[in-house]
Amino acid sequence: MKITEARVKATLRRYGYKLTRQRRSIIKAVVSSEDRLTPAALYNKLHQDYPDIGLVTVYRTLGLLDNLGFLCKLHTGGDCHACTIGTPEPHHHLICSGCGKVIDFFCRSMAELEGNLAEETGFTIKDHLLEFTGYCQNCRKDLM
Amino acid sequence: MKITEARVKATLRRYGYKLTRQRRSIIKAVVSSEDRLTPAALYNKLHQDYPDIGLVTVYRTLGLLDNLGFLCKLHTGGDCHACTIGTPEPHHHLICSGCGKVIDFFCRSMAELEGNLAEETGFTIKDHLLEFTGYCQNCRKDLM
DNA sequence: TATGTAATTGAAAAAGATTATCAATTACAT
DNA sequence: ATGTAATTGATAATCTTTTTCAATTACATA
Repeated sequence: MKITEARVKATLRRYGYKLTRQRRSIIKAVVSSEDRLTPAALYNKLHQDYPDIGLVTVYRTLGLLDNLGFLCKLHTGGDCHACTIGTPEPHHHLICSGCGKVIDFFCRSMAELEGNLAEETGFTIKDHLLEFTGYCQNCRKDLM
Repeated sequence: MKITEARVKATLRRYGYKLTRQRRSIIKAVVSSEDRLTPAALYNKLHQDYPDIGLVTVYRTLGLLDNLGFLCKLHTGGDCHACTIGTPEPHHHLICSGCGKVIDFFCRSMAELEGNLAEETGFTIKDHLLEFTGYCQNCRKDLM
């Protein structure tokens, strides 16, 4: 159920957005990257291959992808507004502090916990955020 | 096990930090507030009673409290760097999107989930972040 | 209680991140 | 091929956060 370049492009087209060269390059970079990407990091990466791309366009396109539900914002770690491509289905993140790799996972018991919490506190719970951080196998090796 | 003004002050003294008027007012405000506080919000709040306090001092003192382990950063919602007073013990947050109230809770099964995840992925997990958002009883009433 | 000193403060400037403005360009329906 | 509305990049504007530095202040010591 991985999100593909084609799927993102099709969605843009369906909503009447134009497929500019800049948007295509940003979509390609976001979809194919395993790492968390801040707007600035994405801009630097793209600027090598597409020297005429503007930082503003990166911000605008990320905003657009976010509105369409294609982005997952990450919060843990230094960069609070980094993001990766992501499905709209509820899921959680495992993030490597070394290389920035992000692994999605799903945990069935969250729903149960949410139910208990709502009952105990009287809250109506709308959303949640769960992120684990640590070091992947590769980066752990590098640390030794 | 709530953190008190006296405890924070004692810790500052123990580490050789001076107890200035500004620091005391910031500590008082942070400890006594139930809400999430951004640096700017805290500054505005304090500025009424202590007109000569500077925004920079608010930033500096919050940084100090953070280093000493007295702050919990919140990530969910618009303001990504809001904080509350918090214990160093691992715990999670339940945040009201209406009034900003923050409830701490602890969930034993997180350790178990962390273990499973580490085993499945080969990660060495160092930390995690769990936040639920929704509406408390009062704010839910207001929405109707 | 007075005094010396190093930590702390506030103002101003600098540095970063993000958003708004607007003329020039471009995708795409026709 | 063409017209038009969306999109873009450069620039400026806005916010947030950090640095710098002279003036002030807490507090240990006499």
